[in-house]
Amino acid sequence: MESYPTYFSCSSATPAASSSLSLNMANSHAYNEFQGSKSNGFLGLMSEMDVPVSNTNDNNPQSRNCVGSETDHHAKLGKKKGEKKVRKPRYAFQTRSQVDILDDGYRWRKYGQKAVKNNKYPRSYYRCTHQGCNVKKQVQRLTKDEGIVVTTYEGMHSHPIERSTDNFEHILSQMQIYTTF
DNA sequence: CGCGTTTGACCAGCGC
DNA sequence: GCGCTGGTCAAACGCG
Repeated sequence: MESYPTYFSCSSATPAASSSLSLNMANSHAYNEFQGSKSNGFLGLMSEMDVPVSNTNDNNPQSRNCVGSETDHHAKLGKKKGEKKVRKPRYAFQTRSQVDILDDGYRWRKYGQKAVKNNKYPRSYYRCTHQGCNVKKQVQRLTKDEGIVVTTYEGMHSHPIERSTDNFEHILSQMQIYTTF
């Protein structure tokens, strides 16, 4: 995939439904527009989803332009035989953080790390260790601004959070602040 | 000893 | 067809 654009030109009316701390924000459009990258907290939320959103809120045809990177990421989950290309929606958001690992309450096991092009920082691949839960996430730090960490979630958890989410609650609270603008 | 990380190899898709 | 790149696997290793 290419580098995510660092801006979004979408003014969605409804902020993220952050009432649920469990990252399972399936159909919540939490795009915010931050142009100057001067914000010092939560920076943006991107959502790549090809699944037909069965939400009546999503009848806005302009919502396609909201996704900064509609560019496909050719997720080939089924590298088996005739498996259909099941493409899970992915949710990427940027946070300004000193640490790469955002403690969102789930337990993650790192299964890979790759050096990505146009980026001097490697990208880390994590997988949820909960049994039967194959949620994945990627963590990547930007070269442009090494204070920004891009976290991409893929899939949805089907189990409760296992730990306290102090850090992530802080992030979510920042999300509310910046998305209501 | 169990669980998580590291790291090189491998594989598949895509562009030229 | 070939090379590049992203994503995953798995063995080795480290730590509590």
